[in-house]
Amino acid sequence: MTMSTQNVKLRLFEEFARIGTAISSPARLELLDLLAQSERSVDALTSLTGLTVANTSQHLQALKRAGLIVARKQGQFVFYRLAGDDVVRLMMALQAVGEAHVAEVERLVRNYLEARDTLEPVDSVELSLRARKGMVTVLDVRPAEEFAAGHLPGAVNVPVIELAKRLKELSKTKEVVAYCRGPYCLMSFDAVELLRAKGYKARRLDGGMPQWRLAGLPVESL
Amino acid sequence: MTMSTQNVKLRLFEEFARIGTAISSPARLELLDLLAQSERSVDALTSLTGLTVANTSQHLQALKRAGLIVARKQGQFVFYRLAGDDVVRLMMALQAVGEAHVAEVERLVRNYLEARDTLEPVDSVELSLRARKGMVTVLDVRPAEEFAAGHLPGAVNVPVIELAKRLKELSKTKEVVAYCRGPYCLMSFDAVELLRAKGYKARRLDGGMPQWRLAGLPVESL
DNA sequence: CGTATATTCAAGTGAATGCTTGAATGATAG
DNA sequence: CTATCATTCAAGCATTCACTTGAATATACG
Repeated sequence: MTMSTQNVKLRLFEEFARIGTAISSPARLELLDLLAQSERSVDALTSLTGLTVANTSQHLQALKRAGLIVARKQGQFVFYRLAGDDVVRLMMALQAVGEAHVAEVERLVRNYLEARDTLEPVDSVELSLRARKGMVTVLDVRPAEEFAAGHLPGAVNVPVIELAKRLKELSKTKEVVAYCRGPYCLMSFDAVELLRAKGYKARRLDGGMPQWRLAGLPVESL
Repeated sequence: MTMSTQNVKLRLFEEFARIGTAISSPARLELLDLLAQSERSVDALTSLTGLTVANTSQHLQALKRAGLIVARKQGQFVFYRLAGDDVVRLMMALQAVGEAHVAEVERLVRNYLEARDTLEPVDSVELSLRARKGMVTVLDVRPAEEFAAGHLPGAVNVPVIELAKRLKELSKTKEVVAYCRGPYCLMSFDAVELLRAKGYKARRLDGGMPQWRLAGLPVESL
């Protein structure tokens, strides 16, 4: 009995380590980050990450083997998505540890993110309430295809690359709350910076799509 | 700006991946699991895990480099401990994903753990209340040294190996709640099984020391 | 049926990892 | 000072991993 107890323990650690291995590669973390927003095909992920097709496919299979993502085949495409909310929680726990303890991350975050956002970001629940009352413009600055796959209710989509040209679509009187992929996605920082420079009242949403979903708030898609 | 944005993102993923690498080895996960209970010396960890000294030391250094644990030198000993509560949260998130998605873990857990505990385990908060009123005997079945390093307030320490011989120390009228290292530590299962066979009213605590600490409940040490 | 597209498979290469062994540091006790 | 114990360092070996390249499946479309 004690021997089998020992064995079980060892095998449990081996199983957990398998998941650890899955999140031990920057490429796979980027894939998970993209999948945290919406289901995506191998092809889409390939172009978003810049990896080769074969490499992307192999990483995805590694993630699937670890139980972090699941695949769905539709026609000639294979769509991958996160296996569940606990995967998002795992990634957030990973990021929390990174932020708290790894000096390098702390430096990067401070220099590039926090220094660029002087105003407090808006939190999911608060935004949800104010958006429903029409008090703010919710601005999704991700590319159109990501917007189409799922976005905050009532959000306006102006990809950050087109923002400068399409400023007139936004009201100058209502506050604009911009969001993108998540806390480490920089597009919303760029957007808020630009909007403020042009005289808009703009803030960032704390977090992004994955956090919004995790808070149990509704998501619209086209 | 876009180029630097891209760079930052890549480096952030690299940093997070470094933490993933740290939790990608069964040996290191076992070390973390042990450290989640109390600070421990390299020597203590060596004998608890059965690894060689040099190997243990190297794994510990890997964990330190990743920011998951910190070292404190006292005399000729080096004591390691978890860097913070978020590390416990990371491990719990890892285990949650494992339980939810990895078929193998599910099988192991079902066969060896759940099947062995027919009664619901007691939850931390509930136990804390009932223990303060003297309604239950709190039984710590870990080895004496681990008990000494920190245990639940008022707990009685009877290591599981000695339990059969020391049954008379326990009251048959009060309910006994046994606990050990954590949800994947099997000692408390063994203890409850034995106690019930001998006619005691016995249950397990849901979780173990790490979960107790994380709930913000008090810990006693000698 | 044949061609194009999406994905996966298979083999090969350079780098990183896990563990071992034996020696080197550092601190304590006699 | 010397002996001893805890820990770390360094070198070496087998294994695993990330990525590439080129070919194989599989599905859709004309």
